[in-house]
Amino acid sequence: MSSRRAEQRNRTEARILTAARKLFAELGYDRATIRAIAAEADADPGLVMRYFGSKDDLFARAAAFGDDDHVTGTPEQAAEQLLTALEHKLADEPTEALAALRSMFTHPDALSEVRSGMVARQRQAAGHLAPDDADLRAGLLGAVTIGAVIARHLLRLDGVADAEPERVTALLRGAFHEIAYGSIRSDDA
Amino acid sequence: MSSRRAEQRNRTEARILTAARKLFAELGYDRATIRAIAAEADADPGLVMRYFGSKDDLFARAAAFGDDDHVTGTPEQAAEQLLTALEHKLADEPTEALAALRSMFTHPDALSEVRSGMVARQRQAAGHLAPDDADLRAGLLGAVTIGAVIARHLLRLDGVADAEPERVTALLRGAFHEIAYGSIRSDDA
DNA sequence: GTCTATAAAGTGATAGAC
DNA sequence: GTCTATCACTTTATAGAC
Repeated sequence: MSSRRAEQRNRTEARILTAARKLFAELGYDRATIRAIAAEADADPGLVMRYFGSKDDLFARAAAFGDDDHVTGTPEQAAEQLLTALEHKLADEPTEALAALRSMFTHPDALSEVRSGMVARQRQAAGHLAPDDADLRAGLLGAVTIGAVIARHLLRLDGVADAEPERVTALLRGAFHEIAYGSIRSDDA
Repeated sequence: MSSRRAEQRNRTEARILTAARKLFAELGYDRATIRAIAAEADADPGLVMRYFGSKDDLFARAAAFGDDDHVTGTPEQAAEQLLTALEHKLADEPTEALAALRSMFTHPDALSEVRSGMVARQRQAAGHLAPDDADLRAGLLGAVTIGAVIARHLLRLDGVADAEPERVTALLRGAFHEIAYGSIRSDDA
């Protein structure tokens, strides 16, 4: 199954894939050209097409929004689980997810990837939040999560970009619990 | 100063500008081509260049992150002010801002526009929040705000996209106050 | 298996006719 | 002032030599 040639092919194929992930995450779908990816991987542009078929196929394999653990238990517990999931996303730089995130506003496939991933989590989480406006609560928890990830990894906002992940989640803990099962207050500052 | 010809020119120039805003907001910088913008405005592609100089110049005039009112007073009051600012952003579709937002991950100029606008607000707001970790608090309030706007207008998340703006802010009220001046809790769900 | 050469299409920008 | 024609360039994708 693995002659010397096949081995070599697998190695360059893997090199191309990580180069693609890196450039898609840094530049987005349109600006990360096949030529640039090939150069980053020290490979020939023709090989990229031969191995992956098309740029879209390559992107599909390089970008992924990834799955989260399902949330369980009470709204209090669900809030904590979503909080630690966020902490992981802040701690490391998930290149596959960043590739999808950076491209989602300009590439339809990337948008589908992110959107479908988010609504799936949303639906699953909604069952473990306060029953009034559960879907909106779940959507807002997703919005806060993606906002924090964007602010840190893509926008690199002062303060957020370099803070310890635990400090961020410590500051957001109250907010998550409020959204998950807090009462709805119209204006009683 | 305004002959009939000059009037006509101003009118098509304005038509081109609103067409540019629309397409930049819908497609992003790269995919909104000058030809498509001209077609949308029922004008000639050459005119677009003649009136605005270059695509970059056109984008600079079409996309803007906009200014918010300065926040004032106590942290409680600041939280309320930021909340009503968010409510406005949810209520209408600010095409200029959406053009900048959609392009910020793939076009350097758009990123600068958004980033500089956000850090300016952040710095201004930080002075009116709880003094411990004020900059991080301000950054997170910005992250939550941009996350909500993205979820509603760009991602069109279920629940968030069609909810009444007041319901969204009512649900986020507790979260904003927690982030603005809540105590830092490490894990006492 | 790998790479060269090129095709086919689309882009921003420009020169010049009307 | 407006529009036609085109330049110069870049992109993905393909055909075929080595």
